[in-house]
Amino acid sequence: MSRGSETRDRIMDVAQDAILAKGFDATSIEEIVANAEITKSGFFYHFKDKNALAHALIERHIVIEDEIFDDLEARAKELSDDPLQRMLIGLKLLAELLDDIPDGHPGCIVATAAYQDRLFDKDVREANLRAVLGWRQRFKRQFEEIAKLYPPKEDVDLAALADMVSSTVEGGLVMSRALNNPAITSEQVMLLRSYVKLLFAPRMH
Amino acid sequence: MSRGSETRDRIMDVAQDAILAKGFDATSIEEIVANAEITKSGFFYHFKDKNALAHALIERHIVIEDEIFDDLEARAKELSDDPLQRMLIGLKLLAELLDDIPDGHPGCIVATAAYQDRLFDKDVREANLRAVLGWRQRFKRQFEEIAKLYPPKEDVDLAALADMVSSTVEGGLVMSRALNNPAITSEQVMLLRSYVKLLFAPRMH
DNA sequence: TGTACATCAGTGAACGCGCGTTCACTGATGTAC
DNA sequence: TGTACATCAGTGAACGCGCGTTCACTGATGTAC
Repeated sequence: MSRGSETRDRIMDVAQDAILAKGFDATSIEEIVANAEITKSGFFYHFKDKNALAHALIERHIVIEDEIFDDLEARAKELSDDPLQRMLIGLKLLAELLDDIPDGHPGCIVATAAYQDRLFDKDVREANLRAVLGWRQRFKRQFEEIAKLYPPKEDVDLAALADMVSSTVEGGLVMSRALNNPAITSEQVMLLRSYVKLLFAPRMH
Repeated sequence: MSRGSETRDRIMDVAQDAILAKGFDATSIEEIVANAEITKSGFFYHFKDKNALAHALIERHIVIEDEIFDDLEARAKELSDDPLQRMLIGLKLLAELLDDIPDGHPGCIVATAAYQDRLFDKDVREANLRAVLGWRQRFKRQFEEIAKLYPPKEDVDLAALADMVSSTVEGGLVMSRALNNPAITSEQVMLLRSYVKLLFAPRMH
């Protein structure tokens, strides 16, 4: 990695921390460059303007999340051939992952962008939409595989169920921040897991 | 209602709209007073500073939400004596209520405050915590009544389940904003309802 | 009922500070011939 | 291998604008005697 892209990453790390704690507008370039230890003009060498920073943060978030979920799926695949079992394992692994972050998960940049969308240009809003639609697609595919083998006990829309995964994490993050309790998010993921189990798992007589 | 508190309410309405769309810091007092049709100094007659506005918005939100949920509980109580049925009716009514808002629910001020907490003083953060703890208490009481009659099929913590109601709405609001689709939140509430049903309702053989 | 004073609900002008952005410049590294 | 030029990754100073907040003031309404 070149010297330049190291600096760029450092700017983004520092910016993301501040944005998740205070919001986008309240995070000044001045404070970002102070923490990233460069000058203001250095910031503008890497980003055309402040909106470009938001855009870059969301694009990076998409890549990182995809890697995380790919990894969880791969690990679940090693442990079971059954799509329902894989989903239940994947959700457990996700809960563990959320619990293993010291000081708790800092929050989701997509949620921040969603709640501040009038601040951003079309590019940023589209990137945010793509992020959420990507997650929907991923989980919908998995639920379709499950539903083929295990007819759900309630009539549910599988796209809505796929959204429930993201929604549970996003809601959990809001709650964990409001309650100042990092454990909340994984708790909510485990409740989602319980629902998936009750919805698809065959009844034991 | 006196002339003064009408103006105060108008300031808060206008401010809340803007804050939910752009965040707290990006919403200037200048813009608030322009839309509320008073002068800047008029704003400072009603609110000591900008933080006091945030505090007032959260306190008002708590009162309004409590009224809404009291009303939903009362309507459900008229329709059934069974606590599980009442919860299922209540969640259905909540979904309908969310669907009936033209242009969709604008979002939750508690979520905004949670994601911008470094901006606010202790008063505001405490008010936000109280809001969320209030919801937990309300729903926990209802789930305890249900669990007394219907043993849950999975081992769940009833406080976490109570949080799931708020978490589902908060997550749904984030998703509906990101997807620009107002229907998402009620969909998620209906999935929560499906979970509650599977978790508590006795099996039909 | 009249008068004096207090409170309510604001107005208007001014303040200083910090913000995002621009611009001319620079030293170090990379590339072509 | 040496030289010329280009690109990379920044620096430093300056800009004008908008922000939150303060302050002295004011007209309308309410209250005490």
